[in-house]
Parts: sequence; C-alpha cells; structure tokens
Amino acid sequence: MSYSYEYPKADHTVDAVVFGLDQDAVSLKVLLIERGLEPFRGYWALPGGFIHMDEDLDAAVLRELEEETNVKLSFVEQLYTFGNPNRDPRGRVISTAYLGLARPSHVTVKRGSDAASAVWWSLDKLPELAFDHSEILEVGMQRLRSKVRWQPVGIELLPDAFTLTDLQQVYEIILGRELDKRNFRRKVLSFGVLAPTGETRYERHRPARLYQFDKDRYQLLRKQGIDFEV
Amino acid sequence: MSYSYEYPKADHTVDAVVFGLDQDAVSLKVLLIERGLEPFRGYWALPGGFIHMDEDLDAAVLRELEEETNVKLSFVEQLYTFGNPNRDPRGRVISTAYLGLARPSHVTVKRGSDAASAVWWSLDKLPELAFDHSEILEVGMQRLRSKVRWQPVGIELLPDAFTLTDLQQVYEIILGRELDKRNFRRKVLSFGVLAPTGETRYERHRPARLYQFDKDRYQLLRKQGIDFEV
DNA sequence: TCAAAAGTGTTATGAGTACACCCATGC
DNA sequence: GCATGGGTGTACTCATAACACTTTTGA
Repeated sequence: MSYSYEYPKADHTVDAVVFGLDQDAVSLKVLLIERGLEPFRGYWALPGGFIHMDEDLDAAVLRELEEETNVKLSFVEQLYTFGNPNRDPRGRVISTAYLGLARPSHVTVKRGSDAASAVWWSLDKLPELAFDHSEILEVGMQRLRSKVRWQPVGIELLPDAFTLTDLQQVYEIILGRELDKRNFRRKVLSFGVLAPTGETRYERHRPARLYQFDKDRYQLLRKQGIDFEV
Repeated sequence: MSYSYEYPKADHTVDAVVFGLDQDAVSLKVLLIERGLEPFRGYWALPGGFIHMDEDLDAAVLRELEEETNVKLSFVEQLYTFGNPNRDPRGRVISTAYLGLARPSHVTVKRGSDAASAVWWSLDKLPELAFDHSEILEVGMQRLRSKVRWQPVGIELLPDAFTLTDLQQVYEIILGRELDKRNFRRKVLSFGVLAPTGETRYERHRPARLYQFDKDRYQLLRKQGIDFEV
C-alpha cells in the first residue's frame, strides 16, 4: 500500500522550554542554547531541532536536549504547536514545543551538535531570542504557573530530598508571591505525598527535616481525582 | 536567503474534535465525516486534512471544517499534536488536533471535498474510527471536561438566548453528574456575565426567562483572573 | 384541578487566610 | 548569648453542598 504526495511539505521541529532551579534554589532559570548555525547564528534560542522520520515527537525532544545540552528531564509534557507560516526564515517550519523540568543535580551542560553553547539563563535578564522563541517561552511560563496550582510541580525541580522551606521557595518563585509558612506546610503535608526521610540538613542554623516525594501515593490520589492546589 | 533540506519530510494535517448539542439540548454529539478516499475509505473519522503551505494551523482547521461539513465554530482551541510514526498507513503524518464547539443553529452539514458525508454522532454509540482518531476524540473529551470547570463553555454550545435550565443541562451532560438547581443558579448568576433578555420561552408549562451572555463583561473578569468554576 | 417545569433561602460543613511566638543550632 | 532559620495552633471568613416548597402555565 503506497500513497505518494508530491506537493511541497513543511518541516517539523521540536523545541523545549526547560526550567530549572539555581543551586541556591532561589531563582528559576531557563535552558537556552547559542545557535552555531544560520539562521540566527549567534542568537540564543530554545534547545530543539528537526524530528527524525521514525521517531515520536516526545523522543525527538529528549534526543535533541541530550545532544545539545546533556540535560535530562524529570518531567516533560507537550505545550503547543506553533505553525505561523512566517515564523522561520528558512521556509515553512512547524514547531511543537514542550515544557520540561529538570532537577539541579541533573544539570551538566555540554557542548554538542548544532549548539555553540548551552546555558541556564535567569528569567529576569533574558537575551533577545531567535525565531518566535520568546513567544514560546512565554507560553511555557504560563503553563508552568497554571500547572503549579494543581500538581506538585515543585518536586520535579528539587533534588530527591528537600526541606519544606525549599519546596515553599519553589512555589513562591513560580507563583511570584509569598506564601504563609504555616499554611503552606499544613497544606502540602495534608496531601500525604511527602514523607520525612528521617534525615536532617544543617547549614549554619537549626537543622531542617528532609522530605521525599511518595510517587506511588501521588499517582493513587491523582486517579481518585484529587487536586493539589497550593 | 535560502536553505534547502533534501531529506524526507513528514506530512502535517489538522483534525478537529467538534462538539455540539442535539436539538433537544439533552445529549452531546461529535461531528464525524465518512471518508470518501483511501486509506480507511468508508470509515468514520474526525474532520480535517492537510495544511496548505501558506496558511496558519488555526486557519487550516476552519477551512477543512468549512469544506467538509459547513460547520462554523463558536469556539476553537488547539488540543494536542499527535506524532506517532505509525499513526497513518500513508507514511509519516503528524496531526495537530483542535477542540471546537458549535451552536446548534450553525449546524448544517453538507457534502463536500474528501468527505462522503458528515454527521453528528452520539457519544454513547460511536462507530470504529479511522487512524488514531478514537484516541484524539478521548483527549478532546477530557479537555472539554476540564475546561468546563473554569470557563463558561456551555454558552458556546447554546443559542444566543437560553434558559438557565438549558445551561444547567449542558453542564450536567459535560460533567456527567447532576447539579442542584438552586446552587447552580446562584453560582452562575453570581458571575454577573448572564443578563436576562426580558423575553421568556413557553413550552407547555410555566414560561422560563431567557438569558444572554455578556461577552465584554466576561473578558473583563477573565483579565482580572476570575475563575468560573461551576 | 392536575401535571410539569420554573423559581426561590437557609443552614451546616470544610477550606482558605491571617497572624506571633518558641526552638535548635553555629558562631 | 545572639543571630538565623526551623517549627508549631487558633480564630475568622467565605464558598460549597444539602435540602423542599410555591408559582405559573397548558391541558
């Protein structure tokens, strides 16, 4: 069975909006690459590239991310497909954008493939981006903000063990407002998806209890339709 | 400036999951076409087709819908992009799916283009669908159900003037559960986006007040971050 | 006068929010 | 002993949810 289409075809790319935390867990960063090829050579852009003919879109994102930045994701979901006919000077290029989250421990940026370099950029001092990537980034940020209200997104950004203050800071960064410590703790603990490791972390002051995320219990509650609004 | 890519390219289509109400406003239907061409000739499928090189994705959906079914939408948004390499026997075809809503008054299905026929199907007795369209339809249904909790989706399915009982029935259909009449009315009226037309509709029993949707006021409240959970 | 859908308020419960002080450690 | 962040409980407000009867019309 063979069907042939001879008319011109669009190209298809994937691009990833990947967020991660700074080491001090106090600011949110986005992963950008410096383009090594035309067009927009020397500009900063979202990591991504052309899909292969035999790979799924999700696989293409992970591959491109691995090739260009060596970053592995703790979370990924499809964001939106951008198809404006003029969004790419090379011609008709449709791009499916993904939202990704990475833990700090997994971030070891390397040189590779089409990218001249790859760096975590602070969201408050971004460079001009190639193509329509500013628009894509904005959509990614909106999605992150709306996700955080219903799902324990913060956990995907933190290391395996973390303190409740760490977690609260992540939520405050993403939501862009301060939260009450007592209310926050009561709320997140009431979900029953956080378990103390028994360990503590001491840095200069009173040691803080470390917690870990109980993924099985989370999946169970999700199936029961439980929301996790903070 | 010219960049040429000679490797094989995927095709790109759009498909639409379009919901509408039956005349009696008591059941939710989905718009399907009967395929007139191979592959899956004679099967039922979501309306859609190949995008043109110079048109935006949104425009492509509306065009295909117009060509195949003559249905105009009161609401449309992008749903998800399906890119499994084996989803289409013709080869690599990536499809961006859209969610659409149509008012009953706008529904006048016609013959045209690739479709042998176009019909509103009840959701509880669907035929086997072509390609991965069952999966796409399921994603559309999920999106509709999650949207209904935050946005006055019901209004996009009803005619310009409607009774509160109409509106409640729409919500009950989409949510799949019964709602309390008094609570529902208090809630939807409290948003302040419904205005009585002054008219009533009488059919056999006590006449019901007709309402219309105040779109300007709705946009205003949305900008203020107001949610519309029912 | 009866059948059928339209329309209307009150109460109880639970969630969200605001708020201030003591505790454990390093220096 | 003091500076610093860790850790805890109560009271108020507001939204949700449960619940039953009267009104208006056509037949």
